[in-house]
Amino acid sequence: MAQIPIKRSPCAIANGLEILGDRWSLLIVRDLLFTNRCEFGHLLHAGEGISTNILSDRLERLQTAGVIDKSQHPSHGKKYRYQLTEAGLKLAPTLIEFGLWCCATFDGVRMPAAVYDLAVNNREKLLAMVAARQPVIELPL
Amino acid sequence: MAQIPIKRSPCAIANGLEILGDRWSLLIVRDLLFTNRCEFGHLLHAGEGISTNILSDRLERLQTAGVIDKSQHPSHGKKYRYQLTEAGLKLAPTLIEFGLWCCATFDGVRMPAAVYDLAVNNREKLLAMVAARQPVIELPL
DNA sequence: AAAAGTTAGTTGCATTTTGCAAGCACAACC
DNA sequence: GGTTGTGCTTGCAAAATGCAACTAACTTTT
Repeated sequence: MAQIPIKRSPCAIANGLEILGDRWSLLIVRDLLFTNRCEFGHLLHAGEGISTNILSDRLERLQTAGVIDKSQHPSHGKKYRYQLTEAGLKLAPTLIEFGLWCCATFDGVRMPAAVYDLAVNNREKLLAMVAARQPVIELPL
Repeated sequence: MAQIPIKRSPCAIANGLEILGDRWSLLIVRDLLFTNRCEFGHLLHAGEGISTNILSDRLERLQTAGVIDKSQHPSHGKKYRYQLTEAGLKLAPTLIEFGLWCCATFDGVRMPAAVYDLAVNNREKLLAMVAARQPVIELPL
C-alpha cells in the first residue's frame, strides 16, 4: 500500500483525485496500459500535445504514488523505461468503464477499435492482456 | 448524446477528462450518486471544502456536458435541486471501480462501509439502487 | 411589516498551476 | 568530433484556483 498525504478527507475518491485528478495523468496511464509505448518521447507524442515539463512532473507524481516505475532502458544509456506497477495495472477496469461511458455519452469520441471490441465482447481477455503487460495496440515506435 | 467541443484528440478518455478531469467534479458526482444530498449547500459542505465559486463553476460545466440537471426545488423559491441525468447515473461503475482501486492502493483511505460492502459483495444491488436514485447513504440535511 | 437569517450565487484579488519556448547535459551515431 | 536524439530544467506569460467579502432573492422570526 502506497503512503500518500491525506489532505482533504479520508474519502477514497477524494484522495485518488489528488493523484489522478487532472487532464493528463490518466492519459499517461492509458498509453502504458494499452499500447507498447513506454518511453518519455513516446508519451510526449501520444496525440494530445502534453508539454515536456508537465509530462516530467506527472511521471514523477505517478512514481511517488506508486502507480508507475522508472527503470534504465536496456541498451540505451540515456533512455528510461516507464512501466505501470502492479497497482497501476489494476487501474484497467476504471479506465475501461470510463472510456465506455465517454463513448456512450459524448458525440464524436471513440476508443481504438481493438480496445472497444474487447471491452464490450470479451472483457476478461482484455483484462488478462493488460495484466500480462501485453499491448492491445501496437504502435510504431 | 451530448455535444462537447473536441479539443485535443478524438480519444474518449481525453475528452472525458476535459469534463471530469479535475479535483472536484467527480466528488460532486459521488455525492449525487450515493447520498441524498442534492442542494448547493449540501454539496458545499460535503467534507472536502470546495469554495462557492468553484462549486458554481463545476455545476455549470457538468450541466453543459449533460451530466447533471438543475431544477427548481419543490416548496422553496430560491433553492434548486441538482440531479444526475440518465447519462450521469451511468458513471456509477467508473466511480465504484475507482473507489475500490483507491482503497486497495492507498493506505488510510476508505469508502463508506455501506457502499464498500455492496460494491464488493452485491454489485448488482448497488447499481440497481443508483439507477433507481435511491441513496445508499442517508445523511442529515 | 420590519428585522434577521438562508440560499445560491458573484466579484475582486492573491496564489498556484499550466502552457510554451528555449536551453542544456549526456549518449549515441556517423 | 560534429550532429542528432533523449530526457529533462528554466523562465516567463496566461489561466485556473482559493479565499474573503459582498449581494439579490426568498423565508422565518418577532
